Amino acid sequence: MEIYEELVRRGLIAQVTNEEEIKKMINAGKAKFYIGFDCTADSLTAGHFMALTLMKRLQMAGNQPIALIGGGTTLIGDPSGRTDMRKMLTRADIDHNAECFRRQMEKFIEFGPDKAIMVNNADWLLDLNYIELLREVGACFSVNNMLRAECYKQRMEKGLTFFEFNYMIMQSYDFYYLFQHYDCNMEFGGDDQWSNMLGGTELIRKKLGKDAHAMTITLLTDSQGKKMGKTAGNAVWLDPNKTSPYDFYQYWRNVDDADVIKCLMMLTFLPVEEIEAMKTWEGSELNRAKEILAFELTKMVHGENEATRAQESARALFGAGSADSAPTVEITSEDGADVVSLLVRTGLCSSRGDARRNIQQGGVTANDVKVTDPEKAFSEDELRAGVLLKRGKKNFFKVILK
RNA sequence: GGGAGAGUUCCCGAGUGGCCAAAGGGGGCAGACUGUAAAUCUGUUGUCAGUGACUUCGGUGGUUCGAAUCCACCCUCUCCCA
Repeated sequence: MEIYEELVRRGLIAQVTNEEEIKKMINAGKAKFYIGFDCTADSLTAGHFMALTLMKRLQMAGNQPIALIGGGTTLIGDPSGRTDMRKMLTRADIDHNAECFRRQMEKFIEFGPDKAIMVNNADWLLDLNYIELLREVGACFSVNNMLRAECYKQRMEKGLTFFEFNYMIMQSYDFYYLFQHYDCNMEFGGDDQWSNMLGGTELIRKKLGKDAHAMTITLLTDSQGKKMGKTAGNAVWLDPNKTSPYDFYQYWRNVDDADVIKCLMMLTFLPVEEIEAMKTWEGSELNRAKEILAFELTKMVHGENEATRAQESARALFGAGSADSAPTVEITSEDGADVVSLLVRTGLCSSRGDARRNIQQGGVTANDVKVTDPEKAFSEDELRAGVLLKRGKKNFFKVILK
């Protein structure tokens, strides 16, 4: 199966500027494409992960990826699809984030001569001269058209500053720059980037009279239409210090039935046929598919060892067996020996009141025995041996007194 | 620059002097049911404490026995006119 067809079958392609051209180009391994990443946080998220896998898929088909770190554009912040302005970040924050991104990306994509390359748009955006830019690039943009762009729709109601309005121009300029200096002929991005990306191809056509292409990746949304890769508003991070491999595994283990196949298709490298075979699985059988999904993704992000560990912890916790691999928290005698204190200490509960509440509602167990008394305390011997504290069915920590 | 209006707890949104830690919805959390799913139902959702204390309603001062609610100034945002 050729790469383009595979992308289609996996449901990864949302919009393209010229299907025939693009198909020919990427199937032949002739594309030199870029994907931009704005470094608004110090770790990539599950959302970025799909873009990384796409890079890899295309790279495996002989195309050359350019990972663009948005050191410059992040100073502005993309207003696409947002209802409010992003928090302004300082140069130092952005540089730090860019560095974190670089390190994480290197785990997935092979960089080097004739391999993937990494660039930072701070290198050319920061030196732009305002008047020159207006004359050179600004003249090519129609404000009328820009205002019509879907991505500003929400902001037209709430208010959009001139500052942010310029984001599209910066992104377009990136493509224009990469086209000239790196022979980059294609841009990929999330479907919410479509307007910004078209800005780039238009600019290249107007300035250079040449064709450049753009293709968007389907946004990974759940059956309710919400973006995936978030829990309660918090991102699922790729950095193990921000989202532990266990939590990462659990996130995917718990996806909705309706979303498993889609996730397998869009995120994993399992053969399409294999995944299609899973479509026939029904009911609780789908749990197997979820386990495969969780394992595959955790393996890619955190390595096979971590994936195996996460899987074993999960199986132990939900099935029979010991929870030796449970995450452990070491405490000292100063942390207290009562349940409430320990629940707060481990982070299982956000406050003492929260801890009491959970106990009252029957949601807390210690060594698999339900705790009913909020005043319950453990003996030193018990704590030295280790106490397995659970809040609800899925949150647990082993507490050991040092 | 002129005029009108708004800022409430995680979010949306009631609340116009004490009965307000603040309605309602969403979201979150826990329980029941299950398949570590969804849907549904129940409870819960500021902090600390055995029911009482403390902190909260854009900011700072003020009026009052008492303010989210009144006054002054400030900040931010939206809308209309230029």
